[in-house]
Amino acid sequence: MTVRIITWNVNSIRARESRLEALLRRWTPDIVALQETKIDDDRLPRAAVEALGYDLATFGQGPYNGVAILARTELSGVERGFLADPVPSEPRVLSATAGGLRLVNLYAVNGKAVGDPAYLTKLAWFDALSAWLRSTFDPTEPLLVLGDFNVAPEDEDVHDPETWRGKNLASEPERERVRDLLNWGLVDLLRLQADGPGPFTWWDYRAGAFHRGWGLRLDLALATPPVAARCTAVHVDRDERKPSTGEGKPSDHAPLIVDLD
DNA sequence: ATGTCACTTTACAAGTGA
Repeated sequence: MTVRIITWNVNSIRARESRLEALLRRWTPDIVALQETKIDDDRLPRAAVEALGYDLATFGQGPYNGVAILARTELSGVERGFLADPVPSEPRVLSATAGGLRLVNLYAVNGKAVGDPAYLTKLAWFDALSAWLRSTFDPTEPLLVLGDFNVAPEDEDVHDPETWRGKNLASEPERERVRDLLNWGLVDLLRLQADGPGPFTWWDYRAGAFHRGWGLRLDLALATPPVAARCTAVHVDRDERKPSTGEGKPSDHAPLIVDLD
């Protein structure tokens, strides 16, 4: 039996309602982690999701950020936020258990630009996330940490490493923060299945970046070894980034699909 | 690097965040 999990930064769940429904029909996932829902919990189109057969946990407030988890089985142990979050007013982390699997769904601080105050917040946010994970979980137990990390972990995760060298989303201090999570005991599931360069999961809306192949791999599924051992396939649904694929405009992120045996 | 998108507001354009 396969458990299929998708992570996708939707860039507004309202703007992506039709495409989200099509994605659920296309891949029939068991669990979906969404980021940048950009809506209060009580305004989210809950009935449409439930009508497709999913339980729903949400953590959103205001026009920015926001995360949600969908599951075909009942969600339990829902936890909003994390210990000592340096930006606790921003809903970025939602944890829940589905089918016996503990998930941490995250939308990392973007950072804007190296040197911007937001960049220092980003580094502090990752440090607090790491400390919380280390104090809460044991890497010998099943755990999946997935979402939009807003970091391309290696040069092979960037279309043009020289252009991106030292820039926000690819700078060394950010990459150190991701490596810190891997050093703790998490495994990058896509890299179990595919060598680089690529695939990418995000292309800027501007400058025709998608058409020109100017992408980054910012969306990751990291798992402890007991989960990694069950991973049989990882896909990027690159077609979902195309304007022609569905109704309405695409998100700037493509979904990442993970299969566990 | 920047050919965009989505959100909001003492709103019908402009600022913000990505």
